[in-house]
Amino acid sequence: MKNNGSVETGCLHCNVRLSSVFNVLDQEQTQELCAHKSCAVYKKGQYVFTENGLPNGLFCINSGKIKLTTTGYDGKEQILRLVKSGDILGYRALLSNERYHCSAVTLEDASICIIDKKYFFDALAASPKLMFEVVKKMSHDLKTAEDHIVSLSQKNVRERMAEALLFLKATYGFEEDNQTLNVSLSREEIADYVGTSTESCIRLLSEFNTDKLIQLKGKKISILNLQKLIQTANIEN
Amino acid sequence: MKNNGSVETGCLHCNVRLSSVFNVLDQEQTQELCAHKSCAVYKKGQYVFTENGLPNGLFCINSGKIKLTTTGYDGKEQILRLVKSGDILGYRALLSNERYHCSAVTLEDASICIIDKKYFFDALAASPKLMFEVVKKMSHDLKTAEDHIVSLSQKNVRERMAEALLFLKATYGFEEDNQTLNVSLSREEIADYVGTSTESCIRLLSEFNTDKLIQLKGKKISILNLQKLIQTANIEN
DNA sequence: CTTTTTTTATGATTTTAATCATGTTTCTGC
DNA sequence: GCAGAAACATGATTAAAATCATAAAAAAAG
Repeated sequence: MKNNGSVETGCLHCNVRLSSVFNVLDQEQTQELCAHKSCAVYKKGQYVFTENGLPNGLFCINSGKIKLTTTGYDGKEQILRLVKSGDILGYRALLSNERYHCSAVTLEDASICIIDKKYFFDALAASPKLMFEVVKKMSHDLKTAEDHIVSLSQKNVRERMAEALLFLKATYGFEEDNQTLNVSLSREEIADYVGTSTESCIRLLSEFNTDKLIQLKGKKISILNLQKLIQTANIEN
Repeated sequence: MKNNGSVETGCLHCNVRLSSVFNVLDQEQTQELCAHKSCAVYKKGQYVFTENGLPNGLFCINSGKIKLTTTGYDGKEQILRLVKSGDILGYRALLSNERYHCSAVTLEDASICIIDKKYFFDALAASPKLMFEVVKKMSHDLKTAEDHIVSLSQKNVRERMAEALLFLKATYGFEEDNQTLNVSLSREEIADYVGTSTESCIRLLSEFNTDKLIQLKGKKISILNLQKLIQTANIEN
């Protein structure tokens, strides 16, 4: 899959080097890497890469939110991960030299760099620190995935729905009002993360709304009663 | 959590260096590592490490099968991964410098080495090749976990049960008869992997048995009709 | 600024799988 | 070899959530 975004010369507002895994690089290493990256702007809903495509670089999110989804045999989508500004994207297939097993779609307009495969591997080999950062990222994603497995396996839809809202809060945080989730997902997308039907998702959100756990305004979800939401999610902390 | 196994001096039949991630090391590196490992024998059902424990080394399975499980809030177990001879164990928490988030329990008598944390990290820093091998292992486990998420999210219990049997085949293979799964799990353990109740697990296995997809003899499961099992699992290959 | 399409919403029905209940078989310790 | 415990088995009932159906609201397209 080719880079779908429109190229943005100069890459002035690229802040990848400041945040995320690349903060362990020194100035020289950073410049070397920057020399072999290109930045692009993606509109909401665009694919950054698609299932079965071959990776030819590492994506770094400058701005924007991205969902990693895979398609089940019957066409139903599953949201596997949610990615945000400062995160790296597409590292798994790249590192294990495989095809992408999921697609990356922007949830809003995004600015994304791609670092050339060869230079990224060189940088990894040259900097064990960088390698450890990437490993930590993967380790975190593995833990998150396994937590999700336990949740899907042992919790009912209501608990998972509450958990999903807490996950969105943990991932993207709140807007300035300190209670509205800083991400807009359709009910179907939320269902695709929770592992339920769209109808059940809508029903439960309405119910949480009625019970004053959350407040719904279109796609915007505000968390009104965090404590009760945690209780509903049945989380042990 | 301390090493629960009884120490086995000499570690004569240690074959870790031959298989798995360590095959990329040269003789000198292997010897350095071997000098800082200790081997132990575990009886069936023993814990190798437990949830919330602090890792102080990397486990390598010489022989035996191990399950990685975590406990849900209501005490229900979830089997997250299955580990076999030649595999490394406990790498995630070690690499990300965290506590174990799951426990490792032997499914049969096992012989396991532990490589001292410090020396393992030194070896990783010294050998990018080794690091890449570990990264590939983690990448594989992440992919497996995400496949499991899709399965739990989108498939019904019958499909997941068939899939689990195929997973067991892929992981542990067959016995000499070329059809009996080379691992013995209780119905409850299978249920803890599939994400269902023990009763449903028993019922479905009986049904597969009646339908001649499999043959049950105590804990031994033989796959009689692989093609139909694949169909039942609804797998797209 | 309408028309069409998509998304959200909610009720009714059906399906799935959990739970409850009970009995049998197999394993384990003495 | 026997007693007790654990694991396996199976039927009946209940609960959960999917599906089906329809409609309102919102968004997108013309």
